[in-house]
Amino acid sequence: MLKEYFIGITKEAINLSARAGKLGEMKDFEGELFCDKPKNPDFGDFAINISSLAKVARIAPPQIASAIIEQLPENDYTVSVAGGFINFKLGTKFLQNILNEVASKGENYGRTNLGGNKKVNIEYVSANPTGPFHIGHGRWAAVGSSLSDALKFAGYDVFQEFYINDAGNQIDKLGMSLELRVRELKGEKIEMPEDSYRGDYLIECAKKYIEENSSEDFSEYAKIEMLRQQKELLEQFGVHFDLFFPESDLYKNGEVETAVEKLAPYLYENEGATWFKSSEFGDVQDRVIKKADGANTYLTADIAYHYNKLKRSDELINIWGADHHGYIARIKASVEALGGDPNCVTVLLGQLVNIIQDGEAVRMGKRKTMVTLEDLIDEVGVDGVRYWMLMRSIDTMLDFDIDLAKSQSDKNPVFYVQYAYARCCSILRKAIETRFDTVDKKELAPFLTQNEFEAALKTPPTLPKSNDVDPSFKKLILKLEEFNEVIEAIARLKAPYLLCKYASELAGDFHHFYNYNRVLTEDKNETAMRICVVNCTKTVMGIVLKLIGVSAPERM
RNA sequence: GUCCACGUAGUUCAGCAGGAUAGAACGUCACCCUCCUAAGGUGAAUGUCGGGGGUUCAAAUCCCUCCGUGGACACCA
Repeated sequence: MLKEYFIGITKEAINLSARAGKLGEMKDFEGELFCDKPKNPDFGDFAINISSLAKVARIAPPQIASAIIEQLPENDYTVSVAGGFINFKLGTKFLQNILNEVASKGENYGRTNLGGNKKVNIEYVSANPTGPFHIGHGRWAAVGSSLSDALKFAGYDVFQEFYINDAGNQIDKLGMSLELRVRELKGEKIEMPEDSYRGDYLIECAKKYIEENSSEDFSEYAKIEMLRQQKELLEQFGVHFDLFFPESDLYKNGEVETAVEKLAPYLYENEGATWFKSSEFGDVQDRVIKKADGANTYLTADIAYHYNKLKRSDELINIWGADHHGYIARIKASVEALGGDPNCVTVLLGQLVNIIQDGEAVRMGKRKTMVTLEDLIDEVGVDGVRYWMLMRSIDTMLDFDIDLAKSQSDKNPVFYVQYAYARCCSILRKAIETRFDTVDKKELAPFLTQNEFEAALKTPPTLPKSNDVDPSFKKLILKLEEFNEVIEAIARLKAPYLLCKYASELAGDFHHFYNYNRVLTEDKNETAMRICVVNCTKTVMGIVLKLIGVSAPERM
């Protein structure tokens, strides 16, 4: 990465000048330097602020900066000092190297080994198999899926998992609800109780049950049917899990029992229930593991589940809704009590999704008719929903304006980035197409022959001198280079929304470039040079769109 | 009451491992297609970065406090 390069040579230069006694009282440099891209391009392409050295050196920042730049190695850049800033302006050699790298690495451009093959288990969605997904599940599906793909790209060994809560009493309720619907369809007059699942989807399920003349247990039948529908929708949404882990398996395999036994030193009885001393491990209070009626709580199986996951992973990531925030401490407590490292568990708490309808926020769950994820995808399309759900940091509440998504779907930000990709494709197509004279309709040779075209894609022709490079051209190339940083930042911050941010910036820089530089001209060398940049943009945008989980259309 | 997240332009948000004049999109206004897709670009207007303290050469960014919004505080899952 270029930032790292400039930090490296600057550190080296600091040490050289310090040893030469040019940096006042400073002897050895300790600490960190940060390299930024100045907002104002007149300053340069990269900048390092060395003001923090003034305290140790006890001389003014500009003086320090001037001493440092004398020790910088020769390369194709120019350096200037402004206050405490050392500004670097790149020559074309750097730009050329960037293009070479994108061209040679292709769809692997930006891939790193940062993760060192660390085994990361990422669990998300994990909805109850008691009904269709709602809009909120869509957010975790999009975020989890893109984060997984980005982490793979950053060199992690990622395993995506969906936990099926199929062992609690809500499954009994589901079965009871289905049974009532079946009896209703057979002509019986029934009343759906308060605590039953009253959504219409169970009527459909009941019809199927009757059609198939099934005699299966109602709970089992409904569960399998709901799960089948959920898996189908996830597939349609482009979300792929490596494993659907049923909670009931933990009981079948005796893993819940084993976990409880291992937890024994921290268990006690009170008022007929069994409690886990989670407060000893930082939780605000102790938690019930076995209720007075003898049944386990949801937590009990979840403890066993995390124990199971930890045995086969180096790190666990859970994506949960903000309403589960109180749950983190008890899970981490159990991990520690079972001898694991609670720091291996990262919980990403995502704020909930608000539905905006008729210009008003409707809190989820308070609606009379729930908007399902499936409905939303039908209305807006997979691309729109995935982009929209991923676009914002999970720390902020997401307002999903249904009317806006429906009525102004062409205003959807995903079009902006897809359009940039389509534009690239279009230019590349046109470069080798036969042309016709606009006046006399005579056939003209393509801008580039097939050979010239392929050569341009492989290696960029020599770029003009730095001063003659169009600013928008340079900015675009530097944005391509920035992709490396974006991948690194996503892995570090576990913030996949940065993909959307980058995609939109890259698209912006490309559209800007497009408006200032005619790509296809009679000047073959210039055409080849620009074709190369267009192709590199297409490559990088293609990678990003794939990670975001939306399509990369060649035409729009 | 305790815990978590958030509060930046009319609106939705970015920026927050402190740094050079606080950015984008949408909306408003004015421009740019004889030629590669105008689903695009350029320019203009709009800000007490919730209030108040503090740390620092430097604070939207870090700390404290107050206010506001959403969420969580089960022998539910």
